[in-house]
Amino acid sequence: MPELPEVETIAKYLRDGVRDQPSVLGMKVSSVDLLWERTMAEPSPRDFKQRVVGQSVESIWRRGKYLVIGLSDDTLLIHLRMSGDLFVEPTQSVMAKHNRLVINFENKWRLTFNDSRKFGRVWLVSDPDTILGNLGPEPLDELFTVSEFHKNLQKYRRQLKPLLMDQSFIAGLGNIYTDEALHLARLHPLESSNYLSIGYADKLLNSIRVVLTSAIERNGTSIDWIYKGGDYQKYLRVYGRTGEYCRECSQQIERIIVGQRSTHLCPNCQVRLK
DNA sequence: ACGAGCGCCTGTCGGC
DNA sequence: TGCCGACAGGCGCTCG
Repeated sequence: MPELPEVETIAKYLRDGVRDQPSVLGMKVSSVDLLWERTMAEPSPRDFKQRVVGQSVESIWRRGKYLVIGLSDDTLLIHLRMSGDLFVEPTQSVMAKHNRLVINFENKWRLTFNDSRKFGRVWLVSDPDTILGNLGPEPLDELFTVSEFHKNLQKYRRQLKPLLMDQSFIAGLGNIYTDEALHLARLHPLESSNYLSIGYADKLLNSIRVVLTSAIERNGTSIDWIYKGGDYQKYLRVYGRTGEYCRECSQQIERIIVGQRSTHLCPNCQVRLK
């Protein structure tokens, strides 16, 4: 499911609370229930339980698609992969189907990790860099410049779509927002990265930023039954719009497969450079 | 170096 | 109604 805007929204929700739900900042872990062992990437389930109990939540932020929860001594990293979601709820509420990890706090609230497809992973580490260290730059980081982006594009001869989805190249883009950014930049998903001039690199980075920022403002995209809360799906340019008409030129949106992933584009707006 | 294929999982949807 | 294949916001691993 979630890409950068959805994870950002969830981080905000955990940090600030919403409606009747409090922020989890300051909450102290009293116990944990690991209901699907493979959800715990590191350490072992036994060590995890031993270490996490008694620690308090001190900070919450996002890096790429990872949720980064700073505890008293360790860092809890959560990656939601395709179907993961997080909920703050009273400890006595009914357990939903597909809950994989439940973190109970002393004050009768709990943080629940729900993940029907079981792809999501959780780490408890003393040094988050061991997991986050391979991530590429944050697209919304103002210190990340066009010239650096252009230089990185020149380093490879790779199709733009898989390259942008490579988390070590740039962090946070997934299938939806890559298609959206490429359409806004009027670049073909199969274009070779080293063909991009500085001008096109500028256009592409700006498009990535516009798409991500707009999606964050809309609290992300809600398509299936999975992630709920955002409404950026109303503004999608190409993703999931196969056969519908391009909002720019009225051509029909096409769907091709790139890197085993559905890829949506307007054949009129997004032409190969050459 | 780069792309294709596959595995990991469960759920939904459309076609017959 | 039931069955079956296609498909799904991700990523790590092989194999050429």
